Amino acid sequence: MLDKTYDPKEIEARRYPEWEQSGAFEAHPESAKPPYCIVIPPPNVTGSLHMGHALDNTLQDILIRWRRMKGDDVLWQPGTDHAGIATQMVVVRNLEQEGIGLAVEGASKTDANKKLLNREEFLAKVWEWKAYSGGTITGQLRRLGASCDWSRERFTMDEGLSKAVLKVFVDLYRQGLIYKDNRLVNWDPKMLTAISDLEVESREVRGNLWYFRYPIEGSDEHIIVATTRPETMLGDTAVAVHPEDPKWKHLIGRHAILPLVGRRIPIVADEYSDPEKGSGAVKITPAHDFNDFEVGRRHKLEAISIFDKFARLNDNAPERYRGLDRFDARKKIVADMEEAGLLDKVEPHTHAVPYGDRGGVPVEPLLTEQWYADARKLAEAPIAAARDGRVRFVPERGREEFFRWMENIEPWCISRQLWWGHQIPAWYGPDKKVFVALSEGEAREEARKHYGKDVPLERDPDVLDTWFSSALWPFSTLGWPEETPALGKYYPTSVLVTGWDILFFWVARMMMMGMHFMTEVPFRTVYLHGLVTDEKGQKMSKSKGNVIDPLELIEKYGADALRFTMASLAAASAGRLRLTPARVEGSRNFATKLWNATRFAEMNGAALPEVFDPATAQLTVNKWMLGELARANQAIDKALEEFRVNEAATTLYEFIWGIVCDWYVELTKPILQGADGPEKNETRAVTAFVLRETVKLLHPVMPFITEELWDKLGHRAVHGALIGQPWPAPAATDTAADAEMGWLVKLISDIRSARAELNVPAGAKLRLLVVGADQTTQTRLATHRAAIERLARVEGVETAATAPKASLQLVVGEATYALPVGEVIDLKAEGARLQKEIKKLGDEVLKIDAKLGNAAFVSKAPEEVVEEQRERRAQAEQTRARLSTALARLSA
RNA sequence: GGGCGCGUAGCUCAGCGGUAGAGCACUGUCUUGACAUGGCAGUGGCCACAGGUUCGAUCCCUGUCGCGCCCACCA
Repeated sequence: MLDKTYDPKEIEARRYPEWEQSGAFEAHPESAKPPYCIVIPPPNVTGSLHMGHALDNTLQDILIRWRRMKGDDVLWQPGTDHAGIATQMVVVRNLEQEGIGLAVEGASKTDANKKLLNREEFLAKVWEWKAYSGGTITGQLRRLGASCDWSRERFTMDEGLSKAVLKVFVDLYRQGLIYKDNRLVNWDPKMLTAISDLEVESREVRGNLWYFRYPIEGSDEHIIVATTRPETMLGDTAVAVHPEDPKWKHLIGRHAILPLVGRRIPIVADEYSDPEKGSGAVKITPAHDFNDFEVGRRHKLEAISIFDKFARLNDNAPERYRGLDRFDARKKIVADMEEAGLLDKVEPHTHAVPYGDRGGVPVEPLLTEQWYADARKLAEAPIAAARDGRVRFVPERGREEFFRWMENIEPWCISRQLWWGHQIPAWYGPDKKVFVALSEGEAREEARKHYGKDVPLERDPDVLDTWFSSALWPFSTLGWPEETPALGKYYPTSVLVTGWDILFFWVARMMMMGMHFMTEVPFRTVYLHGLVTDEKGQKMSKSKGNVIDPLELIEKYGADALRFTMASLAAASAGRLRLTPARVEGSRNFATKLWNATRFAEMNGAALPEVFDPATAQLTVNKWMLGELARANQAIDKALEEFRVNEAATTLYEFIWGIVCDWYVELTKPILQGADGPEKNETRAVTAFVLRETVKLLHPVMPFITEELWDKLGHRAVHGALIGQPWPAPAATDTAADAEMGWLVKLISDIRSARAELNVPAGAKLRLLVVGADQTTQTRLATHRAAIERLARVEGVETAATAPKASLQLVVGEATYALPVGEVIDLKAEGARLQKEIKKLGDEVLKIDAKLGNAAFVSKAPEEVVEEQRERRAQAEQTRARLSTALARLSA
């Protein structure tokens, strides 16, 4: 017999390896079955599972397991990402604790004895770290139950994928879609690398607006500029004013003398300058501000870079500021300007400051040479594909977001001044001529042709943006550039499941690369889900201390409970998904409930005969139950087809708990615990059948407990593991059985309510007298007598001409039911209860009358709506009349 | 500054033209031979606010307020 409670820990530990080793997760590209493929959003190889992963991978696994049972040849392609900047950061931090640093050029050495690693040494350390922690996240995905085909696991820096990266880079370069350019980039002075626009996040910062006076050459006049960044003034090469600004237009064409520097800078007219902002005149620092750069370009201004890569002032700054950090320089410059009497005023000012999302310090626009991908060109095909529906977004507004980004895209800076990542396949000759090739050998070959002799080449030290390799993920993992069977079969993949947060970072770029290299979308559907937050809707973060560890929840409640919670949370439309541990506990209780229903079935000899056709069931309760199963089955299929995973979860919950446990099990107890015979046999078989099918329907969401129950129910010996079972096909429903059971459920519920309301002791068994029942009802009462007696706690069901005086009365359909209570209850209370019921019905009649009395309603509303109102009115009126009779009887 | 989403029971959320729902919490009650991680019965809602469309609006439209997210040139 089953234990009293379900113990997830032991079962999960046992079931997962069994599945994996049996090959149940493996794809079969050679099979004739239709393909269904999801590529996993590759987690950081050295990361660990957080709530976002738990949600994302639960949703994927639900779809995967469902389609596998549906008979598709399923591939859930797993793997991990080298996560360049993130991993490098972690390893650097680890090394720092050991007193080891990186040999970075120009860094101020804080400790002379500090050991410094060169590139090669550092990379060895990263690989060491990967070897040490690389299995963590994949192990945790296994604990979650993710049925990935691990035999095909890939890593963005493994040999095959690196090859794909090289080829893509070289091809795009040769097609002119990758190029080098010298322009302003977002520079992270902490990570010491360029980053892309997307890696910059704006933060509201309270700062100041400083108003500086710049003397006008050859006059006593000053022009006042306002700035939030005083330190950049050292790089100013102009002041811009609006051409129509009455305040300043007279100065256009004159020059100002840049204080502290002494440089003569022009005052130019440019519409960029907004007379309403600041002083109306704006200082122009082309080397350190994106807008100023544009202004500078228009007016052919010099761009004077005053920062080094650490954002310290360089040799272009006056001597006394050199080497100062930008924020120290800010203070000093403000002080110096004030001393010089050139500080007009200071206003507190809140504004958005761009921060590097990894380094966490403000980024510095810096003029450097970087590699760029022509995103505008690459975005054309994806935009077209999204427009004509070759790729679909769920929810649909994802498409609009996608367009908004893709249509306004800027060149994508793909080079990073890091060591961990795919090193750019570009080599430079002595004259800096660049040779881009798949290998150093090929580069050398080209160089020889170019120079007419062998020359020493130097490889570009930069690596590619992590998202460059992730962009290839849907085809690189399938073997591209080789034309493998897997690539042929699974590309385009079926659906991509991911969060809104990486729509641009990742989804958009996979679309670009997929369209360009495969000429087909990488996935037919993009299913976007929200962010898991704490119960207050706050993003989980270590610094806030509100992180809930999914592994702790798995430990405490089981993986199935966490999965079920994730599934119910995942409304396709949602923005943020608030997680409360209480909800996970509820899911655990749900698992226990199913476990115990099965335990009950087991104790009562529920078993499937060798041959059993549910369509031959005779008993109303069984026919109804099978209909409910069919309805649940259909609803789950429909919900999953439309990516309404939460609806599938809700359906399962209501079906299993609300129908099977609350009603079917209770209603059939008299049969199962009664005399042997065909009725008992049928009910045992139907119970076993329903549980068997239920376990299948629940399996995608709760794989562990269902596999265990499948085994315990004895199906395993006959059919094998549940994971490989075919998905149930819904059977027909029986409307007559549904109507009869609807009546029964209402009768029992009404009796229970009335009893509870009048405080009839729960243990008191009353007689049930039926007045005015028609033939159908008489038959039904006879059929379900045992169930009624048990569930409504009555003793004997008898027909009577009139209700006895001291009784509790209720009306269901055409009949009145009286439960003689004698001294047990207060008749006044019963009178009040009846009056309340009568008033409720009266109110309803009035409401309906108002509607039906409205000529516009009767003439304009659809016929069936009007008819329905008439029926409801008749029903209410009839019940009210019967209750009035009952009330009269009571007080007679 | 622009765009988008969300305001439904004490809390977390479903529902989205025609009888307002769930889970948790709360109240009463029950150790009924599956389950107290449970059963049964309840309490609780001007469906944010104001207009409009409609025979009819929680649902569609417009505006207001509040919350959140994304994007945007750090004057």
